[in-house]
Amino acid sequence: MINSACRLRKTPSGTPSTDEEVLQELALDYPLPKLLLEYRGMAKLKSTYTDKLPQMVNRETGRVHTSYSQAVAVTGRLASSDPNLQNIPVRTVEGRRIREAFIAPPGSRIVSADYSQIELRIMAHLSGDQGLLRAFANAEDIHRATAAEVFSTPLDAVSNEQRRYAKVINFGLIYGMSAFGLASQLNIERSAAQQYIDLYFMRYPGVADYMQRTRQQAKQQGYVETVFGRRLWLPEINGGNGMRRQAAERAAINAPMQGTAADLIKLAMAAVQNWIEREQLHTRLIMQVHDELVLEVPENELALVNENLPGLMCHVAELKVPTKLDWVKARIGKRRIKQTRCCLAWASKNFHLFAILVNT
DNA sequence: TTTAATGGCGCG
DNA sequence: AAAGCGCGCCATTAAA
Repeated sequence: MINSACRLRKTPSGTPSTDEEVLQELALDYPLPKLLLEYRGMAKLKSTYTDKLPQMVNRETGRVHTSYSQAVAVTGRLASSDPNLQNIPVRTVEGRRIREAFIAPPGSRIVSADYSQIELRIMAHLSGDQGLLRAFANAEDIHRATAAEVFSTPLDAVSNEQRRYAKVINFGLIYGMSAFGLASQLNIERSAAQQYIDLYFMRYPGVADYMQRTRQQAKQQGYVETVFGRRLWLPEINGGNGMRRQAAERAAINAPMQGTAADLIKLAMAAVQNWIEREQLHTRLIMQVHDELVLEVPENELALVNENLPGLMCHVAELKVPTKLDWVKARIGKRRIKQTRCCLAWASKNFHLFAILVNT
């Protein structure tokens, strides 16, 4: 079935890979891969969300309740399970229909607030790079600013493609991506990718220094730290297995940024909950999604929450850059909800409708 | 029936 | 040989 022309890549165990990237490529030449991708997408939504979530509605509360593990993720993040509510779909139109099933009870609204570009801000703080600090101090669109630097272009002359490139570079930096990774991500030559990386580090020398220092420190100490001092130990950073050592190096680059972000959101959770109790509000902090807090807010407390949440979340620590929220607002505003009980009683109906849609 | 490994994919 | 960090959960397959 999978002839040699279709075997674009192998999995670690040696079998032909059929992941999304491979299938997208094959879809250029054959009709089947596209269908398969569509099927997989729908099957994923159905099996993981529409079939499962309604089964997990608690009989007493009428809601789904997740569990958060505090000592699972090595970077200090929380991990959500049974069900995982930190991976509810949002990136596609079909997926967002799942998310729409999550609603507030009558008289309340869902409010969610997430930190804007938090890991890049932390990279600016940790590296102390002047260009990056200035961009954030000036509240610039950071990907646009990066594109302007890398492509030596005025800010307002940055093209969409240039911004897209810069965005991939920025994310790649956080994850310790190589020229090879950048090339495959942007579908360009590896030498071109290397040039972009070199150019980036010339424009942001503080970041280059920081990356270098971090690797070195990891090798000497055997661990890296967040801004608040939580450590990630890297036993394989000096090991003999090249592949694992390189993976450890990437983890060393990423952990201070992902981990500091995790520290900040935990401080924010405490700050927000303390404020709610101090003010004796009926607002509830109901979820955390890594850089985002989700609250259920009675309508008569909406103004107060919208007014105070940014300050509470953004002043848990003073970094070398300002922290900012992407947005704070009531979600699902238009939909008039006439329903008894709360949240997922109604939601399960939505899930059911969706399941039928998928089945047909 | 349960457990473990694998490939794949949802999110930040 | 792999090539981008951190998770949890699904279906499938094989083995206990």
